[in-house]
Amino acid sequence: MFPEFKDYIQRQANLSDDEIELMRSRAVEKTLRRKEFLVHQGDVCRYKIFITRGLLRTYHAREDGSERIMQFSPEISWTTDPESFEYSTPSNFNIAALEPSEVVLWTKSDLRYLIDNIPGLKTYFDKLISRSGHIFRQRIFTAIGASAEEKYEEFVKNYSHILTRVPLHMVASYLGVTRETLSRIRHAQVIRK
Amino acid sequence: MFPEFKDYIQRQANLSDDEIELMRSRAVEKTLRRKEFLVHQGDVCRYKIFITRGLLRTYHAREDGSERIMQFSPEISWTTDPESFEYSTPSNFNIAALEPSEVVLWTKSDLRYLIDNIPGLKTYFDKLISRSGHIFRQRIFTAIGASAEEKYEEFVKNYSHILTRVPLHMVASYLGVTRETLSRIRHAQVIRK
DNA sequence: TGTAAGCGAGGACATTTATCACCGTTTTTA
DNA sequence: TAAAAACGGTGATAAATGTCCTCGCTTACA
Repeated sequence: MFPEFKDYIQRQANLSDDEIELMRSRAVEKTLRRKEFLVHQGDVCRYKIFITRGLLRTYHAREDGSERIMQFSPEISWTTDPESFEYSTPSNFNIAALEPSEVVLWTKSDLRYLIDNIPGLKTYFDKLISRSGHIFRQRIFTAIGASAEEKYEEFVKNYSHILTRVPLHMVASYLGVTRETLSRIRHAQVIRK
Repeated sequence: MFPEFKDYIQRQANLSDDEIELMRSRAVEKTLRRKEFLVHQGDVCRYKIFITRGLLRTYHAREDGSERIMQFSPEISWTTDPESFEYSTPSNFNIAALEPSEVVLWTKSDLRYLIDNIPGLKTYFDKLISRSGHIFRQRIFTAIGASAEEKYEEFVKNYSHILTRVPLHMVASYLGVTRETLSRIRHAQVIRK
């Protein structure tokens, strides 16, 4: 698990061997079974999570059983609940594995220490945050102005690698439509073709 | 205009007089008439904008005349199109004044210089970005899972100070519903009360 | 200061999307 | 490996929301 992270971070940030070793010394590796939770709604999310293998999702479950999926996190990406992680408040979200997964974890205090002592890591996270801001804005733009079909096409365009790995009702929950609507959109597209 | 900014930034970041003076030396002040544009769709957004007085909005206009409002920016807040500003690419958005406004502007290179030379400013922007990320996530959460009425109530809760200053059809464009729907929601609430 | 534009409301109707119920198939898991 | 759960689809119907229109009233501005 850490080796995969090391390969990735060496390509993305210019870290010395010592710096990588420092990151390793604070990292915790964890294997997740399918459907296993890393964070439960109501818990504090104590880790920043790097996924080295598998696929996670971050979602809110309502009383009535319906879900809102905020994020899919495949291998070679990060996730956490930023508010819960930063302020140690109960999270509104579950983070759970959709596939058998492997992750690397850092606590808030360890991550703070690493960022404060590894300038290249700070630069790397700054870039990452900038990119994720862009993704947020695009998603808002689509969510407030696009039809269900346009939202789906946007998803296909941006996340074709995820589309093939998750059930359609979860794609629907991510888009904010019902699974029936999504099913009909797909049907209509097949017919039109 | 700069004096208002100075008051604000001194309270938010611990900047020395020299640092403030450095910011001033790179700042451009600008007065905007109602309806005046600071950025047009298709232009590059060359400035990071601090509003000292008035109210701006950032929005995308479609061919058919409909609009999607991404953000309202009242006095004592920042705005820009982050992608256009960072990468000097054409913006998808207009930024225009809804009220007579006063703003302070910095170009990308000047802002980079200031952030690189004023540590407290970097810290301040990090906090700002963290907060705006939280707002983005909340907005996505509402957009994908709430009814039109819930979206409106959320807006009232978070932005009551803006609600009173913008026409309702713009609130509707921000929420991603039609002005008629918003009008009916408000009517229904009056009746229920 | 008068004229045009903007604004908020609301009626009639169309469209989109959600809800509910059910089915056959595949996948999971005990 | 058999039972249970998950999955994708679809029809009938309901609800939410959008579209198009008209109408007073207010506001902006030339």
